[in-house]
Amino acid sequence: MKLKDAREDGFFNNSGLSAHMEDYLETISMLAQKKRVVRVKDIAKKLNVKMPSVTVALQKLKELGLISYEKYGFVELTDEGEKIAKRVYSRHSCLADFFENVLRISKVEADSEACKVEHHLSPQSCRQLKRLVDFVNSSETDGKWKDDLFAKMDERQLCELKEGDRAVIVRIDAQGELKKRLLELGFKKGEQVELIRYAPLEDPLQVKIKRYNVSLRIDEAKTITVMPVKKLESNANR
Amino acid sequence: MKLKDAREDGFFNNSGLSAHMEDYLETISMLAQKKRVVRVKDIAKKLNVKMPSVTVALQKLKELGLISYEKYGFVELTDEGEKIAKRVYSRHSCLADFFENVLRISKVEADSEACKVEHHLSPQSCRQLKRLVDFVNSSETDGKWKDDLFAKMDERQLCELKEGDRAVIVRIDAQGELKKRLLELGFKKGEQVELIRYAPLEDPLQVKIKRYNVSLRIDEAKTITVMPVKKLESNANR
DNA sequence: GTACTTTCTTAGGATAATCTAACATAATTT
DNA sequence: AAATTATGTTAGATTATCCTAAGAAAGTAC
Ligand SMILES: [Mn+2]
Ligand SMILES: [Mn+2]
Ligand SMILES: [Mn+2]
Ligand SMILES: [Mn+2]
Repeated sequence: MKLKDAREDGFFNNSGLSAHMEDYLETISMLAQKKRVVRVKDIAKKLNVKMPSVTVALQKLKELGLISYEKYGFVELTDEGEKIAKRVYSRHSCLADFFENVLRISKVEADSEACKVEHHLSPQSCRQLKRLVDFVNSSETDGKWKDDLFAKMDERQLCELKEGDRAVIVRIDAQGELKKRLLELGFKKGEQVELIRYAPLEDPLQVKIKRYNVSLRIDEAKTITVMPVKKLESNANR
Repeated sequence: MKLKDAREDGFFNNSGLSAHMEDYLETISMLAQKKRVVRVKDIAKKLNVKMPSVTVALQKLKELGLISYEKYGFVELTDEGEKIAKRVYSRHSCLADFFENVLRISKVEADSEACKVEHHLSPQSCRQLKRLVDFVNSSETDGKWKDDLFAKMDERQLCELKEGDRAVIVRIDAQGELKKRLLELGFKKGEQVELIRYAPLEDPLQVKIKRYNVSLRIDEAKTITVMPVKKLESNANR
């Protein structure tokens, strides 16, 4: 099946390529920017596959006229290949920006999520996502709403923390008996907690509050909303 | 490879299932809510595949203990299967909500995008997405920013319109010669335009302005920002 | 310029997902 | 109850992607 057919049949992505092929192109493009030459080995490493898989993929991409490449030679994108790679990468950046600066998850995770989703987003969604990110990033529309948004986005349930994370309690949604018990244990707005450890099946979890170690079930921890405290990097190695 | 292995190896989605298998489960769950019994034929229709593909998938899902099903019999989700289906559907709803009410694309497209992306989103991203949608939907944080956001999200470049769409000009970013020419043709802020037709390759496009038909290249149309006018449904059939 | 090391390809085999064609069962009609 | 229609299954093939093992080419060391 040729590129054009695939595109029309709607089996594949906007580029007419499968997600995997898009990733190969994207990777080649990125490596080409960093290194003098693009090697099979490097592509394999980046994409976490073995070299024979890369060879096969390269043969297919050459067949499609997206790269130029001879046996045992180096890899170069053709103009068409470069164009597609750039399109994929632009979707990637847009999504990564969104995950990092709007959804406010860590850069590393933002990047990984972006690279998974980038193959499944229509051009229209992508444009709209750009508009949203622009809106949030632009400071012309400043005002309290952005602080409100970030405050909201940075909130977590206690059970979303990772081991070692510290956070300040923002709100407790528990009712009745449970609320009373949590208060007795010292959980209240403004108090700092540290997540010590999850049990093997993630339940229960151990948290430190006011120097005491307390064990909570996930359902209980879910009722506690916290605001993580950024770890001081400078303190990390003492 | 068993479910648990797959999950640990990180090959598949949170559920440990492939995107396709998740869609089968999701579909079965939805059909079960609407119909008395779930039929191979209906699953096939919904997922746009042939019946033998469904049969094979069902055999696999049964093997995994996610559905109960006998040859020529009806399909029912097991508890475990239902749990996964619900998780997939919850991701779907969250995403659809986001695409529709934050990115502001049509309900149909929002749904289709959601069903593509739902398989590739980590639980964390999903939670954050929910927070964002909540923030935008909640009216407690009212104020002008939301109007600003929607105004921004509803803007389009002239060349993003579909044939037949009408819109009001918001802004023209063209410079120099082009700007002069566009002004001469009657393009200015507040004026209404209608997109008549795209040429076969989408370029050029024909727009109507002040009763004249004008032909613009895509690059030119890109400089014109417009706000689409909702078509009056009641007028549609005269 | 031979020997060793690294890089790359080929060959052969696996898995997942799909299809068409042919056959089997179930449901409905006559 | 036989014939017809609708629904479902099996068999066999195809495509995409990946892997391991083995061998070939290129690069480096001495
Ligand atoms: Mn990717
Ligand atoms: Mn990417
Ligand atoms: Mn889906
Ligand atoms: Mn879905």
